[in-house]
Amino acid sequence: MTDWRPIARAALPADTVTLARALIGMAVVRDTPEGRAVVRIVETEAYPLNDPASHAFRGLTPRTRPMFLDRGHAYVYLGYGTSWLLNVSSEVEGVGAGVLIRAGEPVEGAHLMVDRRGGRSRPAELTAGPGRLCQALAVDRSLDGADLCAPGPLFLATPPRPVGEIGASVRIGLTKAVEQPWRFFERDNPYLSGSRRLNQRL
DNA sequence: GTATGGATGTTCT
DNA sequence: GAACATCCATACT
Repeated sequence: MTDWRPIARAALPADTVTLARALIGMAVVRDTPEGRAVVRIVETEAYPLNDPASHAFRGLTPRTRPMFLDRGHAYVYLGYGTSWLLNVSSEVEGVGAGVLIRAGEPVEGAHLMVDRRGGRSRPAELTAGPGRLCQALAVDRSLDGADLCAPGPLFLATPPRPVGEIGASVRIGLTKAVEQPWRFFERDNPYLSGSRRLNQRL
């Protein structure tokens, strides 16, 4: 059992694309009454300032308020009416931007994640994909706005082991700004979402 | 292995 | 009323 501790906010880069890259390899610690579940982040996407695909592009709304918090806060929203998606706010307070956590590698409490995923236990089905990851970690709207740099039900921690080579590709599932290479991933990690082709690029 | 289409509900126009 | 940072089952090669 690792003694997970929240990462210092000062240790998070105050730039969205840089943060998206820096989050690869970091741990997400999720505590519930059932126990602790931990994943190692293996895939992210940056939604920086002035990005037409960002929810914050058209300014602050009730939904996107957490994106305007100081870096290291959770922005959780419902995508396509079916899946929760977890983001980490980036930049300084007042600037709307964030990083989507797209996939993780189970590190601790894998049995909890299997249960929450309806018994599915194959790697590609457990935490590969932003909706699947949130389901596995029991992340929902109740965690919207949570501080990920402080003790609590959900927080970030430093990488549990050395981070491998990081690749980049275009972002997945977008209808706007589809050309920017703002998706980052740990190369050759079996817990990635996305096609083989995307994961081999660049 | 890849491709396609439906379910779904919240948000904003 | 349209859009949507997804998932899953099904159908195919």
